[in-house]
Amino acid sequence: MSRTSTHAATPDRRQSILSAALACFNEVGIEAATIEQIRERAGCSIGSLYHHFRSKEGVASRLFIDGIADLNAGLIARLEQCEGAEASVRACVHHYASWVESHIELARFLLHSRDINFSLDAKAELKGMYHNHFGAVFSWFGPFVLRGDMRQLPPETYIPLISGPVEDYARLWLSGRAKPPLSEVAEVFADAAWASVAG
Amino acid sequence: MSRTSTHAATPDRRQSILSAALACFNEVGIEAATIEQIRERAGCSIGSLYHHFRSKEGVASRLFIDGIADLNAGLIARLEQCEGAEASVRACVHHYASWVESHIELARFLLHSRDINFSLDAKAELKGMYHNHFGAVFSWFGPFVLRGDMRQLPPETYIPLISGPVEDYARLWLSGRAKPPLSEVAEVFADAAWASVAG
DNA sequence: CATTTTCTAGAATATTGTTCTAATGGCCGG
DNA sequence: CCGGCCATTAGAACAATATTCTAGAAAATG
Repeated sequence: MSRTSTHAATPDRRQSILSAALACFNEVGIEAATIEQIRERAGCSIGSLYHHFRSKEGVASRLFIDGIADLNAGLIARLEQCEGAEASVRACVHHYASWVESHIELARFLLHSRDINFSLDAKAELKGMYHNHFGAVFSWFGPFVLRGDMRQLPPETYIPLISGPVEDYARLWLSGRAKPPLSEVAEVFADAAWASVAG
Repeated sequence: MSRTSTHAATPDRRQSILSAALACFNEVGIEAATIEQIRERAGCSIGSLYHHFRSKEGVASRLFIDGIADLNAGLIARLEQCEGAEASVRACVHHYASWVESHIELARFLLHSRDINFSLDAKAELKGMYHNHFGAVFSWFGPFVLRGDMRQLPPETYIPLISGPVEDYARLWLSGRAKPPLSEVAEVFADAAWASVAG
C-alpha cells in the first residue's frame, strides 16, 4: 500500500547511509560505530546497507575516497587559475584551509582516520587517484622549479613543506585544541610555505 | 613440574603482549587485529591478556601513551641542551626525525592511529601529559619570542609550523611513499622551520 | 505485461571482544 | 615449614556485533 511499505521513501539510500555513517564515525570512531547505529540513523535495513556497501569498512572507504577526490579536484581547479609560482603555492595552502572550513565533518573524518582497512579494490582506486593527482600537481609545479622560481629540493619534500603545517593546524582546529579559525591563520602558513620553497 | 606448567616463562608478559599487539596493529590496523592474533603472538592466554589490560583498546592506549611520552621526554631533554632560539627550533625537527628513525614500528603506530577510542582514564592521562609537555615547551620558547629572536605569531601556529612538515614527511616515509631517509631530508625541514618562525 | 534487475527487509549465522570461574605459583607473616 | 594472600594464568562461557542468506517488493526493461 502506497509508499510506506517495505520499499519506503528511498530517494537515495546510498547517500543517507553515507551521511549517517559519517556522523557515527565522527562521534565514536570507525571501530566503535556499530552497523546497528548507522542503520538506525540512516533509517534503513541491514540488507539495504550491505547491498550498497560491501562492509562497514566499505562505507568508510567510500567516504574517504570521495572526500579526498573532492579535495584534490578542487585544488587542481584552483591551481589552473593561478599565475606564477608564488600564487600557486599560496593557493595550495588557502585551498586546503577553505576546503576544511566548508567541509568540517568530512574533513574531521579524513584527518582522523588514517587506518581504514581498505579492500584491494579500494586500495587500487586510491592509488590510481593519488597517481593522477600528484602527476597533475607535479607537472604544474615542475616548470617553476626548472625556471628557478622555486628551489630544487628532494621531490617528496615539497608537499610536506607546503601542506604540512596547514594540515597539522587543521587537525588541531577540528579537534578543538586550537581556536583561531583556519581562515584567520592561513596567511601565516601561506607565508611559511612560500618562504620554504621560493627560489 | 618445573616451569613448563601453566605459569610458564613469564618474565614480563605485559611487555610481550605490548610487542605482539604493536606488530599486529601495524600489520592490519587496530580494528582488524583480533585478540586471538595478539594472544597467539604473545604466547599467552586470553585471561592473561585481559588481566594486564582492560581491553583491546586498552593495549592500544598504552602503546600510544607510552610512545608519546617517550617522544616528548626526549624532546625536552634535548631542548635543555640547546643554546638559543635557532638551535632549539632545529632541535625540534631533528629530534622528531631521529626518534622516528630509531622507533620505526612505534612511530608507524603513533602516526597512523589517530582514532583510538580512549577510555576516560586514558583521556585524562593523555590530557595531563599534553598539558605538561606543551607547558614545558612554551616556557622554553616564550623568552625567545619576548626577546624578539622569534616572531610573534598565534600561539597555536608554532607547532604546526615547526613540526608539521617533518611529521608529514615521516608519515610518507613510514608508509613507503617517500624514499630518502628522514636523516637525509631533516635539514630541509629544519631550515624551513627556522625560516618560518625566526624573528 | 512479462521478466529481469535492483533494492529492501530481517532472521539466521559467524566472528570476535569480554567476562567469569578455577587453578597455579610466588610471597610473607607466623 | 605452614597457611593464607595476592598477582597471574588459563580457557570455557557469554555477549556483542559484523556479515550472510533467503525472500520478496519496487523499479527498469523489452
